[in-house]
This record gives sequence, structure tokens and C-alpha cells, in this order.
Amino acid sequence: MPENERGARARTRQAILSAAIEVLGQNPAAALSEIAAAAEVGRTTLHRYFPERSDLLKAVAAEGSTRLDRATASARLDEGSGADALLRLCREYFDLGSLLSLIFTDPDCLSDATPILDDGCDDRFSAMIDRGHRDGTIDIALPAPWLSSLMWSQLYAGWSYVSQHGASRHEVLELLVRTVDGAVAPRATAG
Amino acid sequence: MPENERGARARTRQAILSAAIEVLGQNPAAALSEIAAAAEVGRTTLHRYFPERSDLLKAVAAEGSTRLDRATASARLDEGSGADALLRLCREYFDLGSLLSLIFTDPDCLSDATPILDDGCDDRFSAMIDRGHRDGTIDIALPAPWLSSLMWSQLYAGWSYVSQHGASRHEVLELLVRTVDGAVAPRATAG
DNA sequence: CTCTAGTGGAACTGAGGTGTTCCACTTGAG
DNA sequence: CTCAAGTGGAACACCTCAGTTCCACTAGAG
Repeated sequence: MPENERGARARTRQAILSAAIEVLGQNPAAALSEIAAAAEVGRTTLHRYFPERSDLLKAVAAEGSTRLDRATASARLDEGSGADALLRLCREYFDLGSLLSLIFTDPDCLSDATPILDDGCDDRFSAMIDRGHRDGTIDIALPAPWLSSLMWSQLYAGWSYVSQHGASRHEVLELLVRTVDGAVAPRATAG
Repeated sequence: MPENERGARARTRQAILSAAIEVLGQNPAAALSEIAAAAEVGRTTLHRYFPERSDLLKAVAAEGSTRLDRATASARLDEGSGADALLRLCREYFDLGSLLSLIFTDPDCLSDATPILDDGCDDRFSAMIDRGHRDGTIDIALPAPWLSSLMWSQLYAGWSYVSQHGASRHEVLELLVRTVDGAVAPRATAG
């Protein structure tokens, strides 16, 4: 049904979804009234678009999954060295903003649509890391699932840093890339 | 009042506190009945020790704060190079186990007793990082608050990795230390 | 203008969590 | 044994949230 929506209905639906991502990212147990307030719609209207809470959560998962896929595609994981691709991915994902909070504070939320932290990572991610292992730009001692955990936790930390300390988005992104880069780089002194 | 408790009362109180840390770490919105069940006591008993939910939360904060302080003291932050001290701190904090989940999923919980993620870090932490900046073991481009975020997010990622993937605690700790070490090390190529 | 789509407020029911009281049970000390 | 401490279950009132229904309001199309 949501496919045929145009104009006002599509706009309202999108406003509710964005508000839900925002609010649920801060507090996964938030009441629907909070989400409605954040979206600047009545609670009745929210129920009109998403009859049950689970319907909203499903839609949020789908929306989040879509944004995630778009960001992944933009990172062109199969180009350049493994480490370069990983850093590109970090930059793209960082733009997901409050969705990062949601993914991190409620990992089960998106897991139906797109497994992220559960199985460690998906195939494209693994392939990128493997390439990095082979081309010598990623520390061979660090397995892909661990690097997935590493990346997501850093992204969340970076995003929190921005939203809480009010630091510059760009500045924090550079700190983030610098630390991830250092973390994955092969050790100079190790065998 | 809790000070004078002995024997059965002290034991029960401690069981409830530990269960609360465990359960609230998984789900900060968990019902008291869940915590009581995890502690293997009746809900009535839980209310006898902590009349209101807020009383329990306060006690959890105090307990968590105590464990945190003990771990910090064990790390001897003022010994050795800055980077060595930071890695020691990671190892000590990693032993906090499920408390890591609680600290991360509910940052406001301990913030009254011990500010952690809000102001970035406390004085001892800053002093350690400053020392690392001076002795050349910590990348000068990485400020203390950012390194605090970095450390905590990695600790949480590591702990989740252990509890979800069922990976070896020791193995994950070594991965954790390796990545943190790489992240904070001064760059070979940078000026 | 009229009609309709979209909306929001008010009020209700039901479910689940909280906080309380009361009573019965177990266990260890004397 | 007796007594007291500690405990757990049952039942209750209260609150919040979810989900529903009904009605009134507004804005745009005709």
C-alpha cells in the first residue's frame, strides 16, 4: 500500500519514519506519543499510518536498511585497496547520523532486514577485508567480524561525540578515520 | 542502613544488585520481575531491599561506580608510558563484563556517581593521555575525550563480541588491545 | 460554494509494570 | 520444641502505554 502514496500522505509517512529513527535511536523503549510529537503529528495520525507498534518498527527497519544499502553502494567496496575501501565505508556510514544510534542501541531492530552485528558482517564486507589482508593494507591478525564490530562501535562513538559534545561533524569524522586507519594497519614491528 | 547488613541480607542484596547489572545491561527497560527472577528471589523480596525502582537504580549506580573505581586503581594509570597505561586500563575494564553493557547502553545510569561518557573523561584519564602525548606513545592528534570514547566503544564492542559470538574472552581481549594499540600509536608517516 | 482527504483531540478499553499489603512457609538460634 | 528472621505467593490499586472509536476542524479540488 505505501507504494502508491503521493503528496501529503507520503510526506507524513516519511516524517513519522524519520522521527521514529531519531527518537528510537535515543531511547528504543520510547512511547509512540513521543515519536508522534517528534514528527509533529497526532498520535491518532501515527496509528493511521502504522496500526501497531510492530508495523512502525518494521517500516523503520526497512527504511534503515534502505539507507544502509545506499551508503554501502556509495562506498564502492570493490575499488582500491582493502583499507581504503574500509575508510570510504566509514565516511559513508558516518553520514547516516541518528540511524547509527538506532543500529547500535537496538541491534535486533534491523537484523531482520539486514544482519549487521549478529553474524558479524555480510559478504561484501568480508570480501573487502579479505582483499585488504591480501594486498597488505589490513592487519592479517584482525578477522572480518572483529573489524565489523570495530567499525560500528567507532561510528557510534563518533556520532555520540558529535551529538553530545556538539563537536564539528567534519572534525570528528577525521578523528574517526584516523583511529580506524591506525587500528587496521599492519604492525611495523610485528611478524 | 545497608552498611550494617550481614549474612543472608547482605548476600541477597548483592545477588539482586548483580542480577540487576546483568539484566539492565541487556535491556535498560527491563521489568523488576525480570531482575527478581534473574536474582532468584521473589518480587516481594526485591521490593523489601529496594522499595522503589529508583532505589535499585541508585544502588546499581553505586555498585557500578565502586567496581569501576577498583578497576581504575588496579590499572595504575601513573606508571609506565601513556600508551601502556591506557592498554592496562583496557584490560582491567574488560574484566568488568556485563557492567560494560550497562555503562554503554545506559550512560546516564552511572553518570550521577561517576561521569564517564559525558564530560569525556576524568582527570586521571586526561593526565595519562597527556603523558602519552609527551612521551611520544600516543598520537598527538588524538585528544583525551576522543580516546575515552574510543576506549569505551571498543570495550563494549569486545564484550558484545564475547557474549554474542561466544568467542574466547582472552582471544577477544588480545584483538581489542591490538586495535586500540594501533589506533593510538603515533603515525609513522605523519608529521 | 461543496465535497473530500487528511488531520488531531477526547475518551474509552485492555494489558503490563509498579508499589503495597497480608499471609503462609522455611530455617536457624535458643 | 519455640520464636524470629527471611522469604515468596496472592491479591489489590494505581499508572502508563497501546490500540480503538468517534467527532470536529482545515485545506485543497471541483
